[in-house]
Amino acid sequence: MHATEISPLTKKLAAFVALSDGDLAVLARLHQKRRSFGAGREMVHEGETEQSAYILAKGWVCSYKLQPDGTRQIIDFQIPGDFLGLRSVLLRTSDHSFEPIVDILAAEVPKKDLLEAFTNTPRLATAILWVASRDEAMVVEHLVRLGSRDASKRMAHFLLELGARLTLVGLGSKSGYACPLRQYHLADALGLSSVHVNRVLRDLREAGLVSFRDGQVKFLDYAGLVKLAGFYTAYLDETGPLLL
Amino acid sequence: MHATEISPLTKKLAAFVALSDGDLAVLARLHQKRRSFGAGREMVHEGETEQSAYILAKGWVCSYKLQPDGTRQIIDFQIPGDFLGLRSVLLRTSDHSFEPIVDILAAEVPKKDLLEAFTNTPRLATAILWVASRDEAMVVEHLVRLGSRDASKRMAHFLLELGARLTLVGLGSKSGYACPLRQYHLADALGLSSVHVNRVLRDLREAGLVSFRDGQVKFLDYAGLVKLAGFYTAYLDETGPLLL
DNA sequence: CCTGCGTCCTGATCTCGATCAGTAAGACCG
DNA sequence: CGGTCTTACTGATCGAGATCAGGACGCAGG
Repeated sequence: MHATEISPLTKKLAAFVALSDGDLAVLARLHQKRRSFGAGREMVHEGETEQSAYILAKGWVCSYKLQPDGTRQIIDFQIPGDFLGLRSVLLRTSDHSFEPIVDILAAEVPKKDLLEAFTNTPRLATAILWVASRDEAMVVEHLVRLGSRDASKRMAHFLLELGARLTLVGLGSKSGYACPLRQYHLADALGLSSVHVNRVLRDLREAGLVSFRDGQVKFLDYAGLVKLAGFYTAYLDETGPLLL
Repeated sequence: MHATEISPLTKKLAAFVALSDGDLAVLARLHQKRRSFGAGREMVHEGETEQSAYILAKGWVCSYKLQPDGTRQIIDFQIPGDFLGLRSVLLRTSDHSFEPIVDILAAEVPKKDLLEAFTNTPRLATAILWVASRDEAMVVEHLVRLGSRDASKRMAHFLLELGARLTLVGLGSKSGYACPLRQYHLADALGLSSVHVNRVLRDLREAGLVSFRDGQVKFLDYAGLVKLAGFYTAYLDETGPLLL
């Protein structure tokens, strides 16, 4: 990536906070150490202590927890512009594992650099903390999805949330987005069997709401889908920053 | 409460971090403004921006989100020693509502005091951030509960987690604890109907594992319950602090 | 005293989604 | 080229848990 190209993270932050030239410079510096990981290889194992966080530049990752009985629950997906292991660096704890869904490209951010950035550019620091807080809000919403919505609402809500997130970094729109997930990813995330995921997707497609095919999510009736899902974006686009 | 009495929060922090006299003094000061709230009255409404956080001293609170269709999903319960609205103060956002389950007593912590404490006693600040991080880990675990465990495992796991949390502040033990929750609280938290909650509780009681009656949770076979639930405490007792 | 309400509890029925079983179509590989 | 793997898809059956309906009990207020 050239210095002139805008990183997804920068794009995301800029949507909510006015960043100074200094902030932008620091942000660019955090993106320097590029690393790639192959699809399927576990990156951080649950319980490990990491000394680096990553900013995802390209590709998708999922974070999950394995159960004693072998089933896995996907907690969240990370898309370009998202942090990986931010909390585990700041707080020396990691309570779930990460796995790249496709080959990914990420910027490694050593603990030291991150802490430096925090002290030198407090405005950037709050912006990053705000991002972390937004991630937590998404986890809470995911919890609500699992606890009190049926299969098709879960699916609809989830696909809409992903769309909103991708749109923020320029990878999606109200008409759809490219999506490397398999049906079993959806199953593990939404607490359904992949058989049922398949049926729900067919139902939604036949109802003319959304199609999930060949790595493409296409919104056929955005408004209808929003209504079915009860999708309110308040938890995603809390306006602006904050001060610490 | 007298200055000599140890607050639940102090007890909790002390279990993980060695606090200096200075830390303890600041912590005591944060506990000064006492306020009480009646059971059932909503404290913070979803979407509101609050200028104060609270440290719960006595009683139980639940945080929840309401769905368009009227059902509510309980995100978490707060017990003595827990923060209320910590994130909403630090980040000017609140994405769920709070409701006292019984009459409660809480210490109001104005934003200003909290920020002061953060700058003056960094060690205490990290301890508090660590507490926030632990709360988030519990939300994630709750998500896993909802996504990939059946009703009785959910219940067993939940009752065990509550027990572990209460034990940390001296309100519980491996033999049980006082619990003001109603069966419908369990239902709203675990994504079950209260009818089914009732049945599951009966089953667990008749299996000689745990009883939930008259405001008392009694562990009849702790080891057996742990085994049934697949209850691992790693996410609760990450050792020690951290540095920021 | 009765009345009404909230909570606990139980039985009967129905339904959503899991599980089992199997087909079909690529992709990769020797 | 045939084999093996992964993924998508469909039908049949089964079961966990929702829903409906109603009863028992304690408690507050008239």
